[in-house]
Amino acid sequence: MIHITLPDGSTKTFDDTPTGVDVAQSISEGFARSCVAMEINGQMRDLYQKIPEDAAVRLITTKDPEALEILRHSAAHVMAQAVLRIYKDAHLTIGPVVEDGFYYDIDMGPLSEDDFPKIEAEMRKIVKAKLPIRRKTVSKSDALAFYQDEPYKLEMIEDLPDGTISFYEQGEFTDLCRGPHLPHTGFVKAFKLMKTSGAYWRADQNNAQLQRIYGTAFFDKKELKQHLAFLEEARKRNHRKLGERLDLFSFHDEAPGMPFFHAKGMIIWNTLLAYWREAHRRAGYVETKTPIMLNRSLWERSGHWENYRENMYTSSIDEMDYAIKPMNCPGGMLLYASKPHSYRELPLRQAEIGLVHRHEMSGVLSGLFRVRAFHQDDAHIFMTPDQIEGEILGVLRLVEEIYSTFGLGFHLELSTRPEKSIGTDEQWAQATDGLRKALDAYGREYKINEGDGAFYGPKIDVHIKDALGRTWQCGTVQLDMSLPERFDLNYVGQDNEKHRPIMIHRVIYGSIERFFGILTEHFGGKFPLWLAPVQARLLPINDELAPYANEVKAFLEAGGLRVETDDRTESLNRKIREAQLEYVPLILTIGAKEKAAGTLSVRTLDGAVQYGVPQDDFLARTLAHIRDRRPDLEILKD
RNA sequence: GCCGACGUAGCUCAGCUGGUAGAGCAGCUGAUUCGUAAUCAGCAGGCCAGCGGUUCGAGUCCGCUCGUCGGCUCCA
Repeated sequence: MIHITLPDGSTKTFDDTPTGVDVAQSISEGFARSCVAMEINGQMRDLYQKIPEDAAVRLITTKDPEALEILRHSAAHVMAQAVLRIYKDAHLTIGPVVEDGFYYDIDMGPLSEDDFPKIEAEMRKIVKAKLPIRRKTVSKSDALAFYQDEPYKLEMIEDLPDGTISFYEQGEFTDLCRGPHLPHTGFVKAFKLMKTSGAYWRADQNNAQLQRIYGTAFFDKKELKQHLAFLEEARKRNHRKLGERLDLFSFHDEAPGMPFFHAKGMIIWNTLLAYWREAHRRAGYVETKTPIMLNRSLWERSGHWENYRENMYTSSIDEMDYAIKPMNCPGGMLLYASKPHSYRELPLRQAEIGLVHRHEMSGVLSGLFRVRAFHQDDAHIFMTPDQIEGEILGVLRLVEEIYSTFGLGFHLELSTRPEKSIGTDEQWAQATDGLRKALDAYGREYKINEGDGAFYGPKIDVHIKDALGRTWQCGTVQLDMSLPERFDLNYVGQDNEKHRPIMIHRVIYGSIERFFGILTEHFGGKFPLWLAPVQARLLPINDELAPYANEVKAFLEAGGLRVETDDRTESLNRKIREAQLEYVPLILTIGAKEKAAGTLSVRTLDGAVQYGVPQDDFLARTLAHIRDRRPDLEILKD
């Protein structure tokens, strides 16, 4: 007799060892059909596995979040099966589930997206056949024998611990896999192959290049459709497109990966920096600036010449080697070391909007997200060991203040000591402890990435979440135990002895270029009033009213608004349409009525119009919205 | 750097199996003076990314280079 306890506390009793299917069917046939897997005492299992003893069982239905991963894993198998049917000499490697779907890396000839329809058609056949997916376990030696012609699988099995190894079978297809999987292939109804790319076996460039095929899958077609609609929305918000349409920035073949910012883009840029400077001044930072090009000896001292040289632009002048800085820190170290420091000066918060160049590989460039020349909103904070916690906390509070201004949520991740690292155990313990204490004091939950820190110190990464729910790592706080040593930094303590300061690097926007791109997509090009390059556009209804419109413009400009007059001889409808498409937040039409009454009719981007708004009132409200740097576009609503 | 896709007017794109480049929008000129998302007409605009090859003939086919995009990789 086997007693099964269900999540609601009820128990079912079985004479024989039941499978998950039996348990599900004991509840109802309909329910059983929606089950895809089960959790036995917290362990994910296939529905068809036997339950040998009394256990707590939770049946996983298509509605459970865990089910999606299982589905996608099985979808990867269905795809692999289809590929093997079409490409007889293909060799499978690995096929995991990823955030939005799955992929499978396959050793085969080059593939293009034009090949997808026939693979998808084959997949549909497999789905339609509702092939049962069954687990079997074999010994390691049998597994090796089974895969004698599959070098990648052999390598994977070699790495597995001795003992039984599980395989999954569906029809003629068998794959090495931990599982769990769906009961049958019929669940994989809503899937789509998304893209292909090259990928290296074990992510190593020296290994064979494989074909990676990405796909996604959902339990029902509606969800798949929603997902595709989301991708479409993201595509529409693409900052490269918006940047061109809104005349913000451009790229040119003459300087790949190095953006040109246009007049309107620079207004946003300068506004972002003005805000940044204001917030940093309040937080007790000083601003500094160091050169872009520095002598080789500096980079040898910092270690970059040895470790980062392939990414640096170098030049030879007067028989001396120079490098354009890929990071600001070495310059910042020189600045600190340029005079003696007392403990009384610490913490010293030394900020710098630094222009850095990194020679990224040509294939990775991507709009403003991945460039070769960019500005970091860098800061180096020098402090005593007992200031670590307070300073980190200060950075986290500043991070929160700045991101929330843009309506961006965020979460934190702490990365600890990696295998390859410098410094003593004590130093790492002290440094990591400092970060952890600051995080705990800050009070938000954070994720820990063990062993993911830089070799020179632990770090906290800040991941922001944009309006589409996508996350981006922007801010980072890194404790550096290497550079103060290499540059022999010190301060004189209360004891009149020299001490080594603790130093952190931190950025909040990260790369200003990248942050600009993220904001463009976050707002979908509809920048909030305080950032909008043109805050208001005046549209005189006819040519006679143009002089008056320019008077109003002068009035609003004197108040501090960025205003344009569209006094072209064009129809009002056209002017409105164009202003809307340029995402000018406030579209002000001026007709005889407005002139007579000293009012404005105000159209906002949602298309709503408020007539008869007194000019003073309009100016006061927009200025208040700007002053508060509100991220919304509800400008004249309270 | 690697795999795949792509590169035609400022922008979006058409150009069939090779026969000497086309549209819409933007621009310019003129007319229209307009009340909340495109007024009308005319004109101009291209070394078809670059270089080389095949061919009587190349935007179309082939090779190389550059750039862009999606991935891989890297990220002191």
